[in-house]
Amino acid sequence: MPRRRITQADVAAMAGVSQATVSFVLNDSNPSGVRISEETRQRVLDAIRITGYSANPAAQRLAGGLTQILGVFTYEATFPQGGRDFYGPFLVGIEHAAEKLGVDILLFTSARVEDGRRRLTREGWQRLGVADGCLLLGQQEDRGELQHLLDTNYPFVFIGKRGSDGGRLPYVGVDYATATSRQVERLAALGHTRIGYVGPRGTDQPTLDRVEGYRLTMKQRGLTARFVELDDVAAAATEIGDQRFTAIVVAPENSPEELADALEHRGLRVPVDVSVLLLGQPHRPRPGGRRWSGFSIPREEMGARALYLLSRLVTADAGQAGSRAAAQVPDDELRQLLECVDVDGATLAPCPPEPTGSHDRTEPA
Amino acid sequence: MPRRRITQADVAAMAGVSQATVSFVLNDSNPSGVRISEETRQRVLDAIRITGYSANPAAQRLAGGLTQILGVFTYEATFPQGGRDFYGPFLVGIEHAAEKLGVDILLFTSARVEDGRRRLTREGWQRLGVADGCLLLGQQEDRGELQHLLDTNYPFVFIGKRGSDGGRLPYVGVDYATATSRQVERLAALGHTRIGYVGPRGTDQPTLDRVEGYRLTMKQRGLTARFVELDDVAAAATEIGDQRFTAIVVAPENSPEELADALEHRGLRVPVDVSVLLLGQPHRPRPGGRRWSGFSIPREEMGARALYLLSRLVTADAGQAGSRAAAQVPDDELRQLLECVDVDGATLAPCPPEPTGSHDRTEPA
DNA sequence: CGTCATTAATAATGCGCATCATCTTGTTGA
DNA sequence: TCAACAAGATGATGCGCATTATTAATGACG
Repeated sequence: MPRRRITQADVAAMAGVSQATVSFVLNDSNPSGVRISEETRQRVLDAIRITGYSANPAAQRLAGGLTQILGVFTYEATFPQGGRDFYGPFLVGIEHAAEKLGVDILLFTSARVEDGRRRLTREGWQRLGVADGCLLLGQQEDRGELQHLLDTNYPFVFIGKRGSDGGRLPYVGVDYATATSRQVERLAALGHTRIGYVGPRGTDQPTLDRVEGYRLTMKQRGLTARFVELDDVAAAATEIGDQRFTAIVVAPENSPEELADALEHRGLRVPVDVSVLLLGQPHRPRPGGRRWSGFSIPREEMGARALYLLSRLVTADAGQAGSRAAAQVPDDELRQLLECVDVDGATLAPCPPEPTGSHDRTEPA
Repeated sequence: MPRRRITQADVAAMAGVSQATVSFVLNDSNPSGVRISEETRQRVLDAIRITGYSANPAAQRLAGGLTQILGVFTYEATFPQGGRDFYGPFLVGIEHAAEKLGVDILLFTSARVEDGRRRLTREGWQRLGVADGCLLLGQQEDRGELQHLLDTNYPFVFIGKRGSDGGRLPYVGVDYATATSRQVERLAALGHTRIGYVGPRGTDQPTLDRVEGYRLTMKQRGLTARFVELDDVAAAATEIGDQRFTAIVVAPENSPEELADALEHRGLRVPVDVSVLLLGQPHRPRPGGRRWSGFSIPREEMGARALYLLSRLVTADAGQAGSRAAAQVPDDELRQLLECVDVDGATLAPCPPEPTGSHDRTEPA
C-alpha cells in the first residue's frame, strides 16, 4: 500500500499550527503583511525536519509558485546523426549549474521535429508551464513563438548570441568576431598573407560574426578577404588550391576532416602547404582525427552561465511579479558574451616560401 | 499582460458542456460508468482543436493523472571530470525514445552529490513525483531508497543488469558474460593461450559478469585464468610482463590508454607482443587515441529500450491501478539483456612466436 | 399511468499549495 | 475605561484537472 506522502497539513498538525502557517514559513516572506513569530517558526521548521517534508512541485506550480524545475528547449533535432557532439557540452555545463542551484532540468523532447527543426506548438508551449523558465538552444527560433514567450512574460534565456531580434533578448553567447580576428592575426604573425575564409554562407549569428571578424582584420592588415563556399568539399579544395591560399580559416560546421583529406588528395599538405585554423571545434570529431588549431568555444561555461542567468530571471520575476523579469536584471548580465580560447593544434605552420614567380603575392597595404 | 492559458473550462464553455465532460472526452474512458454521446464528443474535440487546448501537466499530476514526463536519475556524479562520455550515449537513446513517445525528460539534477554518489533523499524522492516514472542509472543504488520505490509502487527501470537484488527488478542491461566470452574465443582462435584478465575487482554486476565470462571460457578451453588488479597502472604493466601474457582482456573503467603506454614503456608492444581486447569502450577516449579492439556496449539502444519499457510500465500501472505495474508486463520484457557487438580495432594480433624456452606455455587441459 | 432501468451529462469534491481577507489577542494612549 | 492599533495566526479560496456521486431525460414494461 503506497503510504500517502507528507503534506504541509501533516507538518502543520505536528507543529500545532495551520497549513497556511507552514506555507508562510517555507516561503519565508510576508506577501501581504503576514508575520510569523520566531517561536512558531522554529516549531514548524522542526516539524519539517522530523517529517522530512518536501513540497510537491506539481501543487506548488498549480498554486502559482515555483517548481525549481528549469526547462531546456532545443530548436533543431538534438541529435541529427546520433552524435551528441554539439549539444552535449552545453548540457554538461547546464547540469553542473543545475546541481549547484539545486534545480531539476526538464528536457522538452516531446515536441516533434518538423522540417528538421523542433516547433513550439501550442501543445508544446503549454508544457513549458511545468518549468519556471526555459533555456533555448539553436539558431532557427521562430518569431511567432518568441513573441508568445515575450507576451506571456515567461522567463527564458538563449544560448547563443541574439543580435537581430531587437537586441533585447537575454542570451549567453560567445564572441566569434574577436576570436576569428585573433586567428587571422595568428596567421599573419607567421607570415601568411593569402588567407581564405572557408565556410557556408548563412545569416545565422555565428557565421555573420565570423565573417565580420575575418573581413575586418584582413582589412586592417591590408589583406584581401576571399571567401570559399563550403557545400561541396572537393570543389572547395580545388578552389583553395586555385586561389593559392597558404592558410584558411574554416567554419567547423561541415566536417573539416573531409576538407583536409580533399586538400591532401590534391597535393596540398596540411599544415605544410596550407595552414588550417578552425573557427570552433569540429562538430563531429573523427576518432583518431587531427588535432585542430584554431579556437574553441566554451560550451560548458555557456550552458552553466545561461542557467545561472535563467535562475536569476526566474527569481527576479517572482520577486516582483507583473513587471518584466528582464527589467530587474542589469543589462551586462542579461546579455553575456564569453571569450573563446585559442587552441594550439597541429594544423598551423609558418607561411611556406613561395614556389617560383612572386607575382602571386597578395597586394600590400 | 500575460493572457490566461486555456483551460478545460474554456473548452467546455465553447462546446456548451461542463468541464467534467471535456475531461472525460480527453481521457476517453468511463472510469465509473460515465458515457458521452458521439455527438457531444465531436463538439468537444472541435472546441479543443479550435482553442488549441492542451492540458496543464501540473494540474494533471495533482489530480492524480499522468504528466507525460519521465524522469532520469543517475546515481554517482554524472560528470566526474567534465566529460560526458559515459552517460551521454544513454541519454541520446533516451531522448530519441522520448521524442518517439512524445514525452518530456526530467533530469533529477537537484539531488546533491554526497560521497561521490547521488542520494535519493526524502527531499529528492518527493521531487520524483512530477514524473510518471523514472529511469535509474548507475551501480551504487541504495537498498533503502529502492525499497521505498517498491513500497510506493512507483514505476522505474534500471539501466544496467540487476541480479542480486531479488532478481525482480525491471532493467535493461547488456550481456557482459557472453561478450567477454567471445573475446576470449577471438584470442584463442589466434593462438593465444596466456590470456590475462586485467581490471578492478568489484562486486558490481558488470565486473561479476565479465569475470564469469572470462573464467568460464578459459576453463572450457583448458586455459588458466589469471587476474591482474588494475589500480596502479605501472604495477599492472609489470605484472602483465612477468606473467608473459600474450593477450589481455581489460575492463575499460581505468584508462586503457595509460595501461598501453605503460606496456610500451616496458618494451611490450601493443598488439605485436600483447593483444589488448577491451571489455567495453573506454570511458574517456583520448583524442587521437588508439582504436581499441574488443566489444562495444549498445548504450544508446539501452537507453531507448529502457525508456520504452518504462513507458509501458507507466501505462500498465495507470490502466490497472493498485496492483504492481510489473505484474502487467511479461517477464521477458521486464528484464532485457542486449547483446554487445564486437569491435575490430587495432589492438588485436596473432599470438607471437615464443622467444626461447617453451616451458612457459600454459598447461593444456 | 406509475415504476424502474438505461443513457447522458453535470455538480461536487479533492489533489497540495500560495495567498488574501479575517479574526483573535495583547498593548498602548488618552 | 475604551478606542485604536499592531502582532500573530487562521480560514477560506482557487489554481486546473480527474473522478465520484448525483441528477435529468428517455424509454421499457407491467
